Amino acid sequence: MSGRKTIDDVALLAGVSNATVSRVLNNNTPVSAAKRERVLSAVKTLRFRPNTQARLLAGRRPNTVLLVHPVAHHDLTWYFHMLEGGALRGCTQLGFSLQTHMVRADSARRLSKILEPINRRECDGVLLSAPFSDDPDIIRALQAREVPLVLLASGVETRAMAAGVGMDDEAAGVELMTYLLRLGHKRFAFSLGLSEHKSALSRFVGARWALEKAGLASDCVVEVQGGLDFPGGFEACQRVIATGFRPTAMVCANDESAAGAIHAARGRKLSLPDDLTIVGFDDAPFAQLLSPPLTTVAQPIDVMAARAVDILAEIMRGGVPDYETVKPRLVVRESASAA
Amino acid sequence: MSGRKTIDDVALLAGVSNATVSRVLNNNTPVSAAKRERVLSAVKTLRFRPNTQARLLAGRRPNTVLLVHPVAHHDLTWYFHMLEGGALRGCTQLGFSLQTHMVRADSARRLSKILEPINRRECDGVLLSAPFSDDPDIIRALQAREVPLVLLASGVETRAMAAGVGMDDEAAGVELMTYLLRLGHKRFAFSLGLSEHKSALSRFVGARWALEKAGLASDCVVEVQGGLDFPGGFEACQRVIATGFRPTAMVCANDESAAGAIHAARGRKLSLPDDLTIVGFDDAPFAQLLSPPLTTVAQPIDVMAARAVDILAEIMRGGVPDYETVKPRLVVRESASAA
DNA sequence: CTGAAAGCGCTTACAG
DNA sequence: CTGAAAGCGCTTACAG
Repeated sequence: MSGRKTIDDVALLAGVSNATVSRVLNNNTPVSAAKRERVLSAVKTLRFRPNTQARLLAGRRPNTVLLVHPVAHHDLTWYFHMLEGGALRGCTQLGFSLQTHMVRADSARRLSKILEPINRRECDGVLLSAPFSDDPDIIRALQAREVPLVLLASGVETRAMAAGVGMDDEAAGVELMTYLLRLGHKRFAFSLGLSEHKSALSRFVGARWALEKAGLASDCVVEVQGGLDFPGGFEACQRVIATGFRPTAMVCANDESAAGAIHAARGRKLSLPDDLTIVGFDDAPFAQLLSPPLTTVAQPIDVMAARAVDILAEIMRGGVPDYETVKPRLVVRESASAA
Repeated sequence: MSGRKTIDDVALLAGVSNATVSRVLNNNTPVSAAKRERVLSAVKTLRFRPNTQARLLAGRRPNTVLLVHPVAHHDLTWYFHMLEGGALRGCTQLGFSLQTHMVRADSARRLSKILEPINRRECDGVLLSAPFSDDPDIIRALQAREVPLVLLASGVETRAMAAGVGMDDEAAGVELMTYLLRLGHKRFAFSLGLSEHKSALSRFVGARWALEKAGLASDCVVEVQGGLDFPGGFEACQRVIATGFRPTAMVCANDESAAGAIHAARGRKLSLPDDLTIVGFDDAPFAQLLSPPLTTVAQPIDVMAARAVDILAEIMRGGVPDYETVKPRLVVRESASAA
C-alpha cells in the first residue's frame, strides 16, 4: 500500500521494537545475535532503506563529514572538483552533509587550522586529502581526538596508520614505463612532483624499478623538480632542454604538469610526439583534449572519494577497515610514439 | 544558551504561533501583513535559519529538484560536471536533493522520457538544460503539468516562455569579435555549434553583427559546422583548410571544439598562434592548459546552475521571476595574436 | 540486552 | 487569517 517502508514495518516483521531495529542498524549498542539476525533479514526482505532526514533530525550528531583539502595556489583544480564531487555523492547517499575545509598546506599553523572544526565538534568524521594524508603528525593528532578518519591518496608510509583509499602508485609507474620501453625509448626525463606529495613520488619509484629491470643504467634519465601544475611542468621541460641531455620521452608527475611540458616543448619548436614523447598520470578530464591527446594512467579520484565516504561510515559503525588500493589503468593516446 | 534558533524562538519573539511562522516562511498561505512583518523581523534579529531536515521530514513533498540534461555521446563533459556541481550546491543549501535525469537529445521519445519522473510526481521542480531548454514543445508540456520550471542556457527564442538563467550570448560574440578586429584580423573561419543549441548560435549572431559594424563584407568569413566537441572542432578546422580560404582567425562555438581545432591545425603543421588564431567560448577549466592557452569568453555555468536552483525555489514560493542573463567576460590568453 | 516513551524541528490538516 | 495538535521516521535517554 504505502510507498516506502519504515522502521516500524521492519520491527513488526522481525517481532521486536523499533528501538531494537534502530540499534542493529546503527550497530553501536549490544543486541542479541538472534534478534540481530531477525532484524537484518526483515530489512532485506522489505528492502528497507532508513529515511535520512528522520535519522538526521533524531540524532544529536552533526551528521557532517569534513573534507580537509589544501587550498590551491591557482584556480580550483579539476582534481579538487572531482574529489569533492565524489565525496558529495557519497555523503548525499549516506545522509551526511559535506563540509569542505581548505587549509594552506604550506602554513606553519596548518595542524591547528585543521583541528579547529574537529575541536568544535562540527563533524563526525574526516576525509584527509594529500599532502595532509602524508603527514604522521596530523594523523596522530586526529586519532588522539578519536574522530573517524580516512586518508585519501596518501603515500605508502602513512597507509599503515589509518584507513584510506589510494592508487597503487608504484604499479602505475611500472605500467607507464613498461609501455614506454616497449615503444623503444631509452633516454628519459622525469618531471617530479612536490616532495610533500608522497603518492606522486611513488610513481617514479615504480618507473625507476621498471628501468632497472630492463637493464638500463641510471644515467639514462635526467630528473628535474616539476611540481604538479602547468607552470611547474612548463619550467621543468625548459630545464630539461637546458641540460643538453636529449631524452626521447618525458614522464611528468601528473597531467597538469604534462600539459605545461607540452606547451614548453612547443615553445622550443619541437614537433610532438615525434621529437618528444610526453606522458602524465591521472587521466584528468582534459587529457584527451590536449594536442597531442595525452597518454596517461587513470586515477579515478571521484570514485575513490565516494568510496572513502563509505569507509568512513564503516568506521562510524565500529568497523576497522584497511587501506584500500586501486589498480592503475594505462590510457593510450597520441602523446607517446615509438622512439 | 542553546546553539541554534528554532521556529519556536521566532514564534515567541514575534508573538504568534509556530504555525504562523511556518506559513510566512513558506509563503504559500495567506497571513496578515502585520504578523508577517513581526515574523520577518524576528527571523532577522534571531538570524533564524530553518532546519532543513525537519522541514523535509514534516513536508509531504519529495523535496527533490530534477535536472534534465542530455546524455553525452562521449564521456561526461566538464560542462555537465560543473553544471551538476553548481546545482547540487544550490540544492544542498536549500535542502533539496538533486535527481539528475539524463535523456538522449536525439531520441524521438525524448519528451515522454523527460516527463516520466514528473508524471510520477518524483520532483517539485525541474531544471531544463540546453538543448531541451530550446524546445517550446518540451517547455509547454512541463508547464501544462504545472511543475515549477527553470531554463538553463537556453536560446533567446524560449527565454520569454519561462524563468531561467543564461548567458548574453550575442554580447559574448560581439566582445570576442571586437577583440579580434582590434588585433587586426580581417579573414575569419566560424566553427558553428549544433543547430539545436540556440545559445551557441547566438554567439555567431553577435560575431557577425560586430563584423558588419566594422564594415567588413560577408565574404570575409567562411562558416563550417563544427559541433560542440573535440572531434567536431577537429574536422571543422580540416574542412576550413580544405576550402582554400585562408583565415587568420578561427572562432569556435565552444572551448572543446576549439581544442579539437588546435589539434587539427597542429596536424597541418601550422604554428599557433602565428599562423592561425583560434578562440572559443566558455572558459572551460582546461582552456588555460591548452597549448597555446586559449583566449575565450567566460560562461560560469556552475554559478548559473546554482542560481537556477534559487530561482526554482522562488517559483515554488509563488514568485514569477524573469529570465536572468549573465554578462560575458573576455579572457585573454595566448591563442589569439595580432594578425 | 530490550521496550515504551519522549523528542528532534518542522508542516499541515482541522477547526475555528 | 490563525492556533492547538498530530505527525513526519527516526534515535536515545530512561527504566528495567
